[in-house]
Amino acid sequence: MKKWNRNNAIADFVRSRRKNSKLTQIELADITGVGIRFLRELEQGKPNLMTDKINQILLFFGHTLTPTPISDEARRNLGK
Amino acid sequence: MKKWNRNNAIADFVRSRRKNSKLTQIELADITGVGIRFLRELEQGKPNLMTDKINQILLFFGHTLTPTPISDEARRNLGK
DNA sequence: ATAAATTATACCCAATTAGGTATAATACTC
DNA sequence: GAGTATTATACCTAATTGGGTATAATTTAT
Repeated sequence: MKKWNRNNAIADFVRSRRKNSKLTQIELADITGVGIRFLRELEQGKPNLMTDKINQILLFFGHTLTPTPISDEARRNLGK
Repeated sequence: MKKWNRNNAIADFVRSRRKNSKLTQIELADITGVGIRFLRELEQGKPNLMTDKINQILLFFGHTLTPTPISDEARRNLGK
């Protein structure tokens, strides 16, 4: 199995937003309608996820999955 | 089955980049190592796709999948 | 308009996901 | 440090994906 990466853009984003909102994983999962296990695997950095489910969560934070230049992505990671 | 959306950010991005590069679907699929059927479904706007596969393709264009504010996304769509 | 190339749709299958739940580990709070 | 809440890991199953290929439809070029 491919190795997980807890610090990928999506995992980081959801984890930090969730904490800012003072929500537990279970609460966020319930609110967004995804399974608790899915949210956990996402935050853990599982490599292969369904875009639809991810967007279900991102939508709650007013975001969505889009292609981004890698340079931007790298830049974004410098500040952490 | 959920309805497809040919004009979502990802489908549009890949389709237009591919054409700019003067590649056929088969060629791009071969180059990026994904199945031809996957690339077709992506460009057709299938709602549920594996992030890993998508990134495999985006990488070729120097991009990657990240959470983006919906407002930005909407803005982006105005110019087309 | 005709021929060739590209793209779209349909069929099958093996492999993997998401789901729930139970249990272990970790992080907080007092 | 004890007790509680939260998060992480493991097991099992149904449903869906991605893959290839064949065929139909559409687009492009001559």
